[in-house]
Amino acid sequence: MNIYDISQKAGVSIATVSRVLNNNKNVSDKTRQRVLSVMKEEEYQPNAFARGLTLNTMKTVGLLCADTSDPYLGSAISYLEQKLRAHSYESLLCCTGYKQSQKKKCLELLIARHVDALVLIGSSFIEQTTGKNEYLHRAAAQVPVVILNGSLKGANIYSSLCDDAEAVEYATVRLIRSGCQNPVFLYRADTLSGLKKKEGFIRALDLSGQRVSDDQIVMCSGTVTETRDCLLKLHGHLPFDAVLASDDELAIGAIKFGKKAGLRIPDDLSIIGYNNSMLAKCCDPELTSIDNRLEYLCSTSVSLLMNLLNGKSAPDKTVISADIVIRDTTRKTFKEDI
Amino acid sequence: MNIYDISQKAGVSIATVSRVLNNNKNVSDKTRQRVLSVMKEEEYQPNAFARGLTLNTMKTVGLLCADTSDPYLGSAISYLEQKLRAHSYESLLCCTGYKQSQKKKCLELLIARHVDALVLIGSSFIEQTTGKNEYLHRAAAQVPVVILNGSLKGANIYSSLCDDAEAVEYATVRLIRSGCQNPVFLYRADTLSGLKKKEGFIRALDLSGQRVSDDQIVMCSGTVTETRDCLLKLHGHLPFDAVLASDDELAIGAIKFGKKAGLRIPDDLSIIGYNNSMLAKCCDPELTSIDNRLEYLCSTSVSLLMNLLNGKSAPDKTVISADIVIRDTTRKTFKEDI
DNA sequence: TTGTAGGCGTTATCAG
DNA sequence: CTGATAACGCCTACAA
Repeated sequence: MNIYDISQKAGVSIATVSRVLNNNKNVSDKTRQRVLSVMKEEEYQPNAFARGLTLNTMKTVGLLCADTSDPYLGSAISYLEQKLRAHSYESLLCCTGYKQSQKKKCLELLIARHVDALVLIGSSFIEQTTGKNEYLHRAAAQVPVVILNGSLKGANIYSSLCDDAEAVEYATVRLIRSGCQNPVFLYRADTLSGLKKKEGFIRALDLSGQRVSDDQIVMCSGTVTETRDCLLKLHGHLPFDAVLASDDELAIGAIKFGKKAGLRIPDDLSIIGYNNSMLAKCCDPELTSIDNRLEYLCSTSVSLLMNLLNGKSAPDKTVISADIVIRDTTRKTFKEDI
Repeated sequence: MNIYDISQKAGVSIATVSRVLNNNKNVSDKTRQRVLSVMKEEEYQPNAFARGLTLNTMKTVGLLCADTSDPYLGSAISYLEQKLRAHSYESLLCCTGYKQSQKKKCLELLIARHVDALVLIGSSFIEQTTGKNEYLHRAAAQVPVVILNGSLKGANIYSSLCDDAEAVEYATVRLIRSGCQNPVFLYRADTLSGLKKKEGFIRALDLSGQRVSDDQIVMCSGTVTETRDCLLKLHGHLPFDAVLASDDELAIGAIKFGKKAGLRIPDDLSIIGYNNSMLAKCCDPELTSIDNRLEYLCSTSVSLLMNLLNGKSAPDKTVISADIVIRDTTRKTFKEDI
């Protein structure tokens, strides 16, 4: 069933059918109704490919993330997809994993499919080695690239992210003010956001006049149990009384460590997570966590994208500040309150 | 840059270019090399829309799930997308939420986009009221529909799922054998899988000669905290010593309840969750959970789909049995062991 | 307000 | 082995 069939049954030309299809005003009400009724009757569906061919767009955006089984990324995907669909854009998803080669391949795949734009979720897409981001610039030469929770400078690349450094700095200062003497920063990898968070941590210690030792910066990319064991080992030679983790899963590893080590949380050990994911409410005690306002970030990114796709301009970079949700892994009292 | 341009620069016809593109053997090695080199030089990318138009497929499958922020559904999406991509199919994602109207709309959207097949994840897509599944049958009239973790009979509809009833029956028997006298079944809604699980629970009680009272079947669809409070209220008038929950989040609500009520887990209260999601390892004590082998289910569904798309046949329904992962919310000793 | 005709970039069917 | 040429279904000047 195509516009020819419809035009025949309605006794008009295909141009008229097309006009009705596209809500063109130059059609008399009478014929419009006639055409419309035939369409209904025949359950006509315009062919998306043919339309894409001439318009050179199928109203589709490519969504890239490392892995939707990560609750944080999964939430982002869910928000983005729904908001995009509300603007009648659909989402082509790629779960790339963390290997550079796969990320590259997926990007090319989506470009070859003529998506209207790309949204990359997570700073894992941005390499720290200069030159390694060339693939992103090449993609941006074709379609607008929006990076969520990461940032990269370049033509046609737009970043919206949360100020991770500031957030961690604030949270660390809070830990110190609540009486923690030896905080430790726990993170997975030297991604952009990992580095930013680390920077915030170091800044906070600097501010309070402490020197940061290398031992206080712990890299551990593993499961909850592995994280726990990693901290157990560390605690042997470097006792610490607070952990600031770069995501909630790591923070839960820290909770498990505290219990295993016989520490009271938060009295002997304070813990702060990052992302305020649903995990924060599943552990015990419930986790104080930095909330980087994911839904807001997604909304922002989508409206930004809609501007771009409608030919308007948009800021290269949008930075928002985080929130912190206090639960039961941090002390409520502060030194100066006592 | 299109095949005309390429054909000119290579001094051949577009037909030859097309042949090279499609690995047709009827091209001399010499010309093939020439064309290939021009393509490389010009960084030629075939237009996916044009190709879709003639072939009437863009090698795309529609993935429908209620919400990827649910870790279970997020994992399923991740597995499916990657496995499909390995077969060079891409995934158009729709997060439909739980409203029937939205589910319908998304389905139509994807059909209109000429996806090659549809994969529905979760039994939430199957309505219990007869006639309400008409929309699925209509979709199946166009493209194969694969249901993951749900089942529906119909032409061109294929289901692969875990035997939830059996799994719950087994787990409940286990609870009873370990000494639990008053188990309670906790679930979210009368979806297909909800009902199956309930059925398994009732069967287990029947087997052990107990009569099931309505109070033992608790419906609660809310957050962890809401679930906790719901159980607190129930415990007032119906003391129970075991909870079998239809997902891990509910089970964690039960853990929170146990702690609030001052019950020892698992001595006073045994708890079993469902899905064996990452949540099971984040709570404390860690959750015994039924594992419905999600990854295996996803693999099965994808290979099944590949069969269908290659014109081969496939079984209407594949049922696998679940596993149970014992952690710390259930007793290790059994009545007969003592 | 309506219709005609050309074009979008492929694939596929014929001849040669 | 290669090349014309007709689809595929829609959009859009341009004409009427």
